Amino acid sequence: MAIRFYNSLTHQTEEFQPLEPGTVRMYSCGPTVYDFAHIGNFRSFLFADLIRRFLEVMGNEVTHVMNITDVGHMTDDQVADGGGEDKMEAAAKRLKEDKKSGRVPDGAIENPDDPYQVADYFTKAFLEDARKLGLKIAFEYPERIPHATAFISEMQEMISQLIDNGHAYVGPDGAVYFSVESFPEYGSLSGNTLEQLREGSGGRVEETNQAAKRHPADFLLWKPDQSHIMKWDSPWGTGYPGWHIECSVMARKILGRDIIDIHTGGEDLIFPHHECEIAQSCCASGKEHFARFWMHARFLMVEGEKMSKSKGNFYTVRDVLGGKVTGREVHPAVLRYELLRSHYGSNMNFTEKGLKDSATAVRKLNEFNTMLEQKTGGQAAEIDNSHPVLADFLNALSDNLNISGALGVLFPWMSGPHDNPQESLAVLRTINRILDVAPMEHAADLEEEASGGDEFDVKALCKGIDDARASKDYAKADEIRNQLQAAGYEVRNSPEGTVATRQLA
RNA sequence: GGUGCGGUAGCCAAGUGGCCUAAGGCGAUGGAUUGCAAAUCCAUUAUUCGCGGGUUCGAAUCCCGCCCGCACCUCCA
Repeated sequence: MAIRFYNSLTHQTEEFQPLEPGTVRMYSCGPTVYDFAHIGNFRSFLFADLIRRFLEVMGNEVTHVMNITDVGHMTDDQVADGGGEDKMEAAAKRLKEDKKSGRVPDGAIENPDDPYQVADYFTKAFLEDARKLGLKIAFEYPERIPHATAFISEMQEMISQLIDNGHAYVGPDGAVYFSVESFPEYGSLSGNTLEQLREGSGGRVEETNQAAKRHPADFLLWKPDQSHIMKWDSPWGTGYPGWHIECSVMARKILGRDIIDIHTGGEDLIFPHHECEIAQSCCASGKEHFARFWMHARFLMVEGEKMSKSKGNFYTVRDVLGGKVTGREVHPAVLRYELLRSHYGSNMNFTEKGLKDSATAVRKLNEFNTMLEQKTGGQAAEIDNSHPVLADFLNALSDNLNISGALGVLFPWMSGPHDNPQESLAVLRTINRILDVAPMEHAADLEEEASGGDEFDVKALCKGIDDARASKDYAKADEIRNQLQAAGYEVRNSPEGTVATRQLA
């Protein structure tokens, strides 16, 4: 079955074929490293991970690149004078407070005033979160996860190129701007036209900032600014690059092509970020396309509301895993599944209930896996993607990553008969190359840690329940059971006696 | 105001002209099991697809109008 994806660029679902058969080049807009990434960021990153894993199971080699934005952009970089507070400075201030209050472990960061240390601190945190959640690309750092600050000279090359071929100019204020009027396609991704942008800018863009630009939508490529905390020498003065250019440059450089297959990001990036990337890349390369497929994940809501710090419903990955939502530790596989299980093209509503539902699903999948492993001794049959269950599962995903349809294949199959466990194990293993929740390979260490660091002897308590039951002392058995449950364990009977396992969420 | 996405059971959600008297999951209810629970298994759980028209032999699916939600147009995944 043909793979079909919704392409934001053409506003329709189209058949996907990589430019070079069997090899997919894909770029995803990654995190800024002035703070911890939140679950909304990760929904977008996991969406990219899903595409990648799916394409791999479908037989493609996928070269995936994701950037780390460590250039300390001004909060108001969008406007020409680059006003506002520097994000790196803001992060430094925050870190100093956190250091004082002990939230930052000793030695984790020496000098918060050094933007490179701030970036390094949050990059490490990002990679840690990403690995827990099974983002494949996080295991390919640093080769596939470049830092913007490592590509300043390449950015300058592209800026020069754009000036040379008439797509950019140095304004009266000394800054370099991209001329949107030089690129007729500008606006096609977001559905904007230059006229609408001109009108839409009324009242929102301050006149003083517009004076240097030829068109209100012209955007910054290089800003000479001696006062900026991170700055580099350039032909246009010491300063810093515009906030769109890094993606154009790193995608071309690391993927090695002017035209790549897929570019992903959150929906908010459609305009202006991706619109600007397209303009820069196409004008620099002279090619008709930058990415052939643009795919965007819709925003995540929390309990029906937009996630925001002021509403108090703002969660980082570590918040959720640490129990801020459910009141107890959450297994990373549960968060992965929760963020993955709804279609990327719709807003997803992140709820405590949803998270607990996901815990049940993940638990069932893991028990199913354990059962098959035991029955087969880990020996899986040889199968390929034409296996009927796999074919149905992959067909669903082929239809614009219809994850619900795919899960609608998985669950009934799972609870049906499994006369050939070796074959079933092979099916599950293939599906798990995509879902990565049963077992969740990258969380293995964490699991051991959790069961090893307990304050009491779970096995002895289970034995206590069995002994009490054997002597019909049910009050005692119930008491121990309650104790275990209160500590976050699920307690179950089995032919081998009572077993207690940690609740996943 | 402009642009885009969406509105299907208590909740999440698939399905885009007949195989739909609408998949799957969660939840709920009844039953089996259990010392009681939990887990597991079995059964039940939308005659109806935001609202109103229309096209058609036939519509959740196509067309027109309306209502509602979300997003972007400003830093944000």
